[in-house]
Amino acid sequence: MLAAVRPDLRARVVDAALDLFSGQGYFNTSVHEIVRAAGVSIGSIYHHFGDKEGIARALHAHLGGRMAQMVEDAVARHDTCREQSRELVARLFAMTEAEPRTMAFLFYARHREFLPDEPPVCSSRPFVLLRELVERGMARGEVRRLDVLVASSSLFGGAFRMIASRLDGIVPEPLPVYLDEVWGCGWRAVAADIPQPSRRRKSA
Amino acid sequence: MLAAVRPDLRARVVDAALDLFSGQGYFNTSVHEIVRAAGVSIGSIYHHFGDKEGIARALHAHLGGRMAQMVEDAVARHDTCREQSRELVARLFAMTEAEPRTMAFLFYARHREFLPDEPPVCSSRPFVLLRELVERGMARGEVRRLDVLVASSSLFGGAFRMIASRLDGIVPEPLPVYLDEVWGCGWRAVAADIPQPSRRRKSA
DNA sequence: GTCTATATCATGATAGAC
DNA sequence: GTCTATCATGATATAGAC
Repeated sequence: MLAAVRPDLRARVVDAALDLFSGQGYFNTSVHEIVRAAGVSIGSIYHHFGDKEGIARALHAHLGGRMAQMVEDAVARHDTCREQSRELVARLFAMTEAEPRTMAFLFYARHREFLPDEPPVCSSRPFVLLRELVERGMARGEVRRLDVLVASSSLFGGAFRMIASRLDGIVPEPLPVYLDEVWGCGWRAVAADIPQPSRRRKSA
Repeated sequence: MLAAVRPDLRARVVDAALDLFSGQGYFNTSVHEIVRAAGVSIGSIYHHFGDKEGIARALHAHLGGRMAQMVEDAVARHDTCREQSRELVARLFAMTEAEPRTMAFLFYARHREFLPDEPPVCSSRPFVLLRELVERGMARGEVRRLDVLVASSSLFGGAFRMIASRLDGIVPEPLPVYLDEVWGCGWRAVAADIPQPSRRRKSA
């Protein structure tokens, strides 16, 4: 019974691929390395995935789906743009610590180089959700009237840079330590009503 | 005289490499393609650069040097963090329009995957200059007391995201159109003294 | 469905003439 | 220093037994 069906085979391959791709890059990883890491035969891989790109496609779809789900959950949990954006940054930070490989693959890899048919990252579902979140915030009057791209870039750009820096080993502490400061900065950037912490009055 | 010295040979190779690497990625570009695009022989390339990585190293050093120079110029031209950061974003935006290939290669490529010995981008000279700029701003009292990484990420993160989005074709207008809004958001995020455009007084 | 063994071929790199 | 012709490696992908 050596040739029995292994229902977890696809999962094992995809998981090994995530490890290798996020660690050393797609092009520096050979299919034979994935074979070794996943403990399956190369024949099975090509049977299930068709070609090397197919592995990356399956991985990309899997992680992209999870990320979109996470964003939707976070948004659905609150009513205001302020709370939604904070929850989102908190989850992204937590996810970076819990699954750095996942975040590295999603945020960091140049998918266009090995998945030419995939739309650019910024057109993907999670990014669209971010822009919609910001648009609703503007409609509610929470967020200043700005170009939507500018507003979403400004609200989340700092957090994204912190994630990238953390993955690069530049940031010493776990990201949640910086949550208040980072989200606070992003929110001040776009909020219509600015919190006034320690502002000394100058004239009026 | 066919074997004469061609002083521009290195430049032609590096320029062709920039085109190809930023267009389709380092790993999707063969040395033979560079040969064709640059109009030189493969022998000359290996004579001058040693190996394929050598081409990328030369390109990286060249563009990194130019970028560092540009940052230093922009900073030297002003005294306050406010002006320095605005000038910097303005130049980065202009550079993105004038030389998108350069910006794509510097900001966007995963150098670690093909230049394993190069330090991470965020440790490179230009990024260090950004952090120093922010630190001086804090010392002068222009910038709120924040973690330096958080502050520089928040001040420039929005601009970086706009550059990435523009290179991805998401942003319709040339970046300088958005300069005021983008820099304004970044500055509000970290400024100690917040400009109060249309804030209706609530209580005191 | 899973496996081993093999085919094919493009790539990075070299040799050596001029 | 520049070139052409060639090599050698290792990658993706396939064939076919079980």
